[in-house]
Amino acid sequence: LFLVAGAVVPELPEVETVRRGLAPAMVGCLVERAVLHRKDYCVRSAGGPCRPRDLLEGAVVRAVERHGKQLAFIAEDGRVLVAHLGMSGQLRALAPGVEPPRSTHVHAVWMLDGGGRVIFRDPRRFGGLWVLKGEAELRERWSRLGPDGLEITGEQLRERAGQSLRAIKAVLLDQSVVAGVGNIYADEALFLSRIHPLRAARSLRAEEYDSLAAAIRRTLLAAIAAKGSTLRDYRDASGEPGDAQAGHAVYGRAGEPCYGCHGKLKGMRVAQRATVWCPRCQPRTRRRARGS
DNA sequence: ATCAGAGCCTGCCAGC
DNA sequence: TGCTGGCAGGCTCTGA
Repeated sequence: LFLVAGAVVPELPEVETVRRGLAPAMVGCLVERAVLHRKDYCVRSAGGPCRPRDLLEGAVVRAVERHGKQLAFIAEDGRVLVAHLGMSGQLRALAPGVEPPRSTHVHAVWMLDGGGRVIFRDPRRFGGLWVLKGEAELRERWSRLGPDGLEITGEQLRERAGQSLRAIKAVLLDQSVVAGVGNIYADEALFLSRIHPLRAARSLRAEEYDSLAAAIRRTLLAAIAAKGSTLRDYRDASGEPGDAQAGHAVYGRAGEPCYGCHGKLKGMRVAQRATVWCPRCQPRTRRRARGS
C-alpha cells in the first residue's frame, strides 16, 4: 500500500481517502516506535511535552476514525491521537520493506510491527497532532463540530445557520455548522444548488437548505470516489496525483465558461476566501416565478 | 454575542 | 536565470 494525499487542499474527501488507506495498514498493529521530529507540531491537551507514548508508542491501534477534516487514532488501551492535515498535510502508509522517500518537512513517523510505517509530512505546518486524555475527550471535541458533511441534512443546516445574517458561503466554511466543507466544496455545492455565495443565511428557504445539503453530500461523495480511483492509479507512484481539478465545476475556474449556461464564471472574495460563482445560475435574489 | 480581520507557514507562479 | 512579491488557505486568536 502506498497512499498519498494529493496536491489539493485536504478537505473531507481527501481526509476520508487517507483514512481508508491508513486503517487497513494500522488497525490491529502494535506501534513499536513513534518519533516526533518537531515537538511544536504536537500538543497535549493535558499540557507538557509530547512523548513517544503520547503518539501511541507501545499501543495497539484499535481504530482510525474521521469527523469532518479530523482524523483520530484510537488505541486499544484508550489512548487517542488526533491528526489534522491543515493545508498541506500528507499521511502516508508505507508497506513493509518500502523505503521511505527522501523528503523534507516530515514531522512524525510511526513504525509498526510487521515492518510497515506511517509518515506525517506537512510543509506549511497548518496541520498538527493533538494528544487527548481519552475517548471521552474525543467525543466532546467532535460534538463541538457540526454534523459530518457526508451526512448533513437540510434541517440540520438550517437549524445551525438559519438565523444568521452571514453570507451562506462563510457559514458553510464554519466547522461548527457542518464539518469537513472547505473552500473548494463550498463553492461547488453552492453552484450545484444554484445559490449565490453572498446570500444571507437567514434568507434561504427550507427547500434551498435541503438542496444545499444534498449538494454538499453529493459533491463530497463524488470527490471521494474520484480520489479512490486516483489512488488506485498510484500503485506505481510514478506520475502526478491525477487531475484532481478536472472534476470541479467552478473552483479555480473564474473567467471560464459555466458548464450550465456557458456564461462567464465570476470571481470575488467572500470571508477572505477566493470564491467563484456563476452570476446567471446563482442569482443574488430569487427569480420571481414566471407567469403566476 | 457575533463577526471580520490578522497571523501562522511554505510552495508556487507571474513578472521583472 | 534568479530574484521577488503576491497568492493560496484551515484554524485560532483578537478586537470591534
